[in-house]
Amino acid sequence: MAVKAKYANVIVDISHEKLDKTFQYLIPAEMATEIFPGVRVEIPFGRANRLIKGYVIEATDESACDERLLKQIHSVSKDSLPIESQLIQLAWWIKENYGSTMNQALKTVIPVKTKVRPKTKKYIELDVSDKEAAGLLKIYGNTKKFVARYRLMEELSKEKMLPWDIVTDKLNISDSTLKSMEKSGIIRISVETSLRDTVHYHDAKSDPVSLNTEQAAVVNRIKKDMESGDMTPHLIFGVTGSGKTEIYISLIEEVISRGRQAIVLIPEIALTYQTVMRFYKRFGDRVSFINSRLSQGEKHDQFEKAVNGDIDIMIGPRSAVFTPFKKIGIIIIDEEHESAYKSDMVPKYHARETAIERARMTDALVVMGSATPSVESYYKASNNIFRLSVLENRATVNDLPQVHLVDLREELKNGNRSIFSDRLLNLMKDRLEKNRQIILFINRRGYAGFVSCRSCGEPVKCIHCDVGMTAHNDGNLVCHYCGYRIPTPKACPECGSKYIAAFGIGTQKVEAYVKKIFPDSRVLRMDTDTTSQKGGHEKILAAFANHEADILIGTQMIVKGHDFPLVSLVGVIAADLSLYASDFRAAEKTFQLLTQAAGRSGRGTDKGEVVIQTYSPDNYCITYAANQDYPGFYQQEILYRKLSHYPPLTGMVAVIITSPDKTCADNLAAFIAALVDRLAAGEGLQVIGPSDAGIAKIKDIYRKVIYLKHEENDILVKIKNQIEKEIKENGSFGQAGVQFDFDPMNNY
DNA sequence: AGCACGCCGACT
DNA sequence: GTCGGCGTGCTC
Repeated sequence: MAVKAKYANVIVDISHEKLDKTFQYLIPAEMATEIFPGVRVEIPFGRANRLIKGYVIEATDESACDERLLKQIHSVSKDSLPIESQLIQLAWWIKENYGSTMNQALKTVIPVKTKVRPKTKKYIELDVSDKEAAGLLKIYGNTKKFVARYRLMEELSKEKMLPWDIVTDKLNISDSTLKSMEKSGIIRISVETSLRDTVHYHDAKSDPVSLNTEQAAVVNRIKKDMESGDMTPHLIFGVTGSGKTEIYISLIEEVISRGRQAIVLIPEIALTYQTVMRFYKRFGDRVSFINSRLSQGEKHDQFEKAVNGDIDIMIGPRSAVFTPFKKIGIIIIDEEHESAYKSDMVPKYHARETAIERARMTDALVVMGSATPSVESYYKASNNIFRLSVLENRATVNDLPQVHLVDLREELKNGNRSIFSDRLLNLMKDRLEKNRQIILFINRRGYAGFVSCRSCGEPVKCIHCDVGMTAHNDGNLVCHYCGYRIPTPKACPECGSKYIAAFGIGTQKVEAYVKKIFPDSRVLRMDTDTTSQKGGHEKILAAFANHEADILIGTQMIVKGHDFPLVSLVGVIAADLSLYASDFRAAEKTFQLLTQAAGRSGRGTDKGEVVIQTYSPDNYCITYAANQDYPGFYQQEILYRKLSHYPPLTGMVAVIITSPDKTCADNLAAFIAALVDRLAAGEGLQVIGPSDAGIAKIKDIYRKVIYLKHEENDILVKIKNQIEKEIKENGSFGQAGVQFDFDPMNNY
């Protein structure tokens, strides 16, 4: 990081919109090693060169303007690391590792201030007797010279003390006027250190959490690590219902008792009323929540509470990782594997990695939890980069549900062409008779355009990339990683069957089917149609929880984090729809979804059952999901990643080229491809593409993509910097732009 | 935010 | 002509 650079871009430490930009300064040679993003400096500013404080945003060799205009940095402030400094440093790290401009990174990390609220409030009051004031008012009124003073005196005679901002803004009195009046002793400007609101905090209400032996062991282990100063990130692998939340709360209590703060990251979809209340009951007003529906201003207000020390715990989705606590002790990441932790906007940061970096900066601990850890994290845990704790038992009475695997090819052979297997139908009938609830889960993740054989279940895969190919409407199948293209086959390449097609099952179709077979059942359907209105999700889930329906039909969103005690049957309509999506994470995502879906069954007193219908019952990810065997799945999956050179064993970055003009996009893609080829010589770099993105045109913007893979992620970061640099120097690609996505979670 | 610049009214 | 109030614009 300490690269010797000539110039420093500095953001001035004045909370005013007009100054919300960077100023460039020369770095004196003797300071060169001390200047890096986040450092607080004193700089000469303005015509009078008065010394003010600012933060270095970036050290660079590019001069923004004529060098003769630049001034030198006066000195480096060595005072304790303020929170701004920390966040700027984090923004720089994000910019560097995920690819974005420093501005984009800063905007991501520090939410814009909507109102400029001065930290201390200034007031103006009369410094002369009422009689003198009346005299002055008369004098001012007699001449056109004192218009501003007259305005002020008039107001001051009515109200003896006025807030500074109202006087300057609304009364339009300039500061030079106020200053000269103060000098001649007519008014006094007082700085009131803001009267802290007299908030009375609720004390923690519920009893301390009670932990079972398994939970207590994990808590003790982590506490021991904390005490010995070992801040290696910790992964808790615990089956659904094993009680991870109690562990989190217990650890947070410990951290808070040491005077430090806690951030809890939870996927938005799992941030339900129940979850919120568990934390609220324990920590009362010391805990605060954010969600993505909050406006920038509201979020800023929440963050302000954190800065002021009004709260100790912040709970929220990925952006909560930027909560400006002064001394973070722990960052908890629940459902660590969730793809929602990866931002889909530039900078495409991953909250998990960002949390680890932030924790490293402040000597805090990261604790992650999941029933189906991401392959990345489990890989790290297996290689001692993370610590691993395992929770093997459900904290509640029940055992894991019994899972039945149904081979849909057999059903087809036996003449059952419906979407329900005999087994699922029988179990549904049984549950309806017993007045229990049923969830039908349709796995549609990334199914679009996926082509497979209904006889043998084999998908059509790219011969170069070993991922499923996608149907385009020109009648071809295309691989989204390399652009390889073949005409859609008429018969299955594996078994010759002509039952080969792109297909998908919609929620409506399933609903109609259920209604036909069980006309008396009450059915709720959850998809984009039924949840589009605000709060639609919650309404449907609440209705189902109230037993207002017997059957809930839906996609991903119904399988995450909800407890329905009366559900003792989960049916997965077609488990493999997501399996061969053109995505190297397809197996991982499918395993996670199936495991989560299965985990919904039997959370009450009844023993749960799960029916997984599939065309590929031999696929490892489906068999391991049916056995609820994550370690087994992981062993297979990591082998595949190793052989095919995919993350986490190989660093991977998607370079996305966008342009409203197709030729510009093509030119830029070709330019980058040539550049990368040159850089790749002897570097062990794998280049795939350029090819058209899966959706080659969105809103009239053409998109092309190049994938780069290298064992060392740092090399990819360097190549990213090189690409950015050379594009800037070349500068002849019109409106074409480039984005980077490291360890992409989505297809392009 | 806070400073200097420069316009314009008022007074010598 | 000079002094000084007061709005404006700029700050690497």
